[in-house]
Amino acid sequence: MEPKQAAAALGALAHEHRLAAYRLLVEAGPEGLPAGAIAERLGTPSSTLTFHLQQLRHAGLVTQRRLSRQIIYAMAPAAMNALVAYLTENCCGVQASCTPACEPAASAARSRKTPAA
Amino acid sequence: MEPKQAAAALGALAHEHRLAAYRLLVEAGPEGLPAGAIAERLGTPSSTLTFHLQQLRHAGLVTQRRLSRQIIYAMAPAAMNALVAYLTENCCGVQASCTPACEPAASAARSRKTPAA
DNA sequence: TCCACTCTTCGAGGAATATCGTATTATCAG
DNA sequence: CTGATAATACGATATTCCTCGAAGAGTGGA
Repeated sequence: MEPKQAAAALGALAHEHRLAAYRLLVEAGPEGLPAGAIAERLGTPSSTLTFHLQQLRHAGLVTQRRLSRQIIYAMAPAAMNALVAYLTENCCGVQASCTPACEPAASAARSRKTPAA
Repeated sequence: MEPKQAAAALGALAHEHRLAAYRLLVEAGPEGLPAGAIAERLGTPSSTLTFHLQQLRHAGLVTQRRLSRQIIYAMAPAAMNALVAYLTENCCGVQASCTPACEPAASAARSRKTPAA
């Protein structure tokens, strides 16, 4: 992953609404969610939400597909994968303790909120 | 880590200059680098660089300390740790293949970009 | 065909970011 | 104290981003 691409992905996530939207899509899994459902849950006008979803899509973090009248958005695991890998490889010092973040993947699986950390 | 905080950290890194600066600090390790050295390597005017370093500092990603006339910036591993953990726990689907990013930590260690010594 | 529904595109405003020259503060050497 | 060095603070400007209402495009049912 190129730094430019990484910066774009980081920028796409660097907004509360977009981060929240992305998290909803993570929860939803591969099935994704229609744009309307996301807008409703976030409480934003649909045109505003579209703007944010496009940002995410442009960064390759989500995919979209049409299902009848709805447009379903879903996370693109590969992109997040690449981003986390980039941060782990390039932004964590060699001697820095950045690996522990990978262990609690199991606990993370159960609670979406994980206040444990 | 709160979503708000995560968004702030992501935003701080979501800029080519800042990402580059941060990577220099990662390379530099705990010793850090004086602001001037970073500015020179990035080719940005010092006032511009100060602006970016403040963004990083405000997000808690770097620390600063004075050494005689220079001000030394250094990465704050804990913050990056928390960010990667947040992404791993909240932004990687349960069934999504996000763990692989953690496994090849070994390969990452010897990748082209780590002048570990 | 006509209408209801879902979402995107467009356009405009206001807010926030980024850049950089200049001025100022802090430190050290002589 | 004075001058030189290193960095930050300030101010102005340009650019980009965010928001949202209104209008448009695609889909399916009657």
